[in-house]
Amino acid sequence: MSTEKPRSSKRRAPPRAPGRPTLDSPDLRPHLIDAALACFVRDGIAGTSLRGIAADAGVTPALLNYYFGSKLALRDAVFEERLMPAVLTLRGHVASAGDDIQALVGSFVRGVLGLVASHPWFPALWVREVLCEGGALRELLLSRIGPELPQMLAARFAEAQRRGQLNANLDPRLMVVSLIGLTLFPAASAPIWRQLFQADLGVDAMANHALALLGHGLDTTHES
Amino acid sequence: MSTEKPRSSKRRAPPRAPGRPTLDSPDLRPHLIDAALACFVRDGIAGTSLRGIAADAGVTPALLNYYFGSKLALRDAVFEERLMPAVLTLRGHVASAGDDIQALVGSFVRGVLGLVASHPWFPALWVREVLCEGGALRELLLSRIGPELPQMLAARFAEAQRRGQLNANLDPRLMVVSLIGLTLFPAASAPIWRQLFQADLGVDAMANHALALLGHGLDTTHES
DNA sequence: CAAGTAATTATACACACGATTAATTTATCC
DNA sequence: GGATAAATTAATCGTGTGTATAATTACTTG
Repeated sequence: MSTEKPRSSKRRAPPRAPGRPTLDSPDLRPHLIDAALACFVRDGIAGTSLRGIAADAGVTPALLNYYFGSKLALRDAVFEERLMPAVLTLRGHVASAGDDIQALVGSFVRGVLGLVASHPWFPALWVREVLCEGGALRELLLSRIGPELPQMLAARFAEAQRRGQLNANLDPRLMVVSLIGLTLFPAASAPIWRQLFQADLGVDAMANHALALLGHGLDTTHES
Repeated sequence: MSTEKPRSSKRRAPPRAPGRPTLDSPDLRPHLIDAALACFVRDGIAGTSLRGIAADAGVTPALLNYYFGSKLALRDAVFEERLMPAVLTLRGHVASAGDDIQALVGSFVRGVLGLVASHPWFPALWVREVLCEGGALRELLLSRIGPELPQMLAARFAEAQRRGQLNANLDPRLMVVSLIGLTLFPAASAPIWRQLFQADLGVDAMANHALALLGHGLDTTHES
């Protein structure tokens, strides 16, 4: 849409002359990726222009094409070098949880909300580019950790149910959905509730609430 | 992004000559709004061009400006005449629920999933244009039903908690978030799980699962 | 039946976008 | 120290976008 403001947050730096920089200048690549990530999070990948990233990074758009070749390749670099490391630490955190179903759930809940605490940009990017249909990162993410982590969780829930350690009215696959719906979704929608309730429902409160709800539901008979 | 295909799903209709149509032709306005809604759902509001809507509707883009004046006004019309009626029926459904907290929760869960069943486009549009930061419908929706429905729910949960009818470890406001995270969110993410689990987790299964989880959590001691 | 209004297409404008190429400056190598 | 490669900006191209205006046809009213 032509009605979106290009909000240039950077102060007008004195425009640089062309030519290779001197040796003391640092490697621009991570700086460019960080600028791209910030823009992607703020405006979405489709809504971000190379000109906007370049302005935020203090370079010209042509430099982005010099480093990455195309906008698509820049997106891939951001995915590989920023998003994947974040989700891989979550996978490691969950994979090292014990056999007990309560431990597994607790590990997932705290793992997700720890990820959110250390990478505050994650929920918004995940919603826009993975959850949204046609999101620019859905296929990439699903093809990388998609088939692995969720099915491992669903399998563990199904096994616990077979052993009589899990409420038989639950669907093991929907348990995976519920875990995300009680952790990543609240984190992603936090701005809405902050505006609606005029209060900041923190990450720790989310974890406690989710664990209480997963523990015994609305029931009052098992309070700690 | 310029790499998106404009996927013209309509068959090439014989191009019409200019001029006012004859009397037997029906009112185009609802047809235009439906075409716009379909495009907004498929590609997002920012990602939809007036040319795309016009092509799907079998008219020229100038006609859209004749009927609505601008893309922004068209968005408002779609919101007012398609989205609002849907959420208003949900509000009515929930408002007529009894005092019992279980009845309230059941009414909300079935209300949301009934809304999803009758308006399958709702979850995707809600994610993209309300949940996403900068979404084109967030402010509109929050200013219309925002302050009313969620705070009424949170107040009812807080009151039930005061009467000892609700697990004291839960946060009444996060209960509202959890309800949406267990209903609208699973519906919105259904395409992901369909692809991941190679199975269609239907709306009824979602309702049963959510009610079971809300009832007693993972616990096995209270099975029906 | 003439004048005016309503509904539609055709054309065009100014702008933003992604990408390409040329120019320019610095570093590196023989 | 001259040639070549690397890293940067400047300028440009083709395309898609929202919107405005003009042209065209049909209905309505006197």
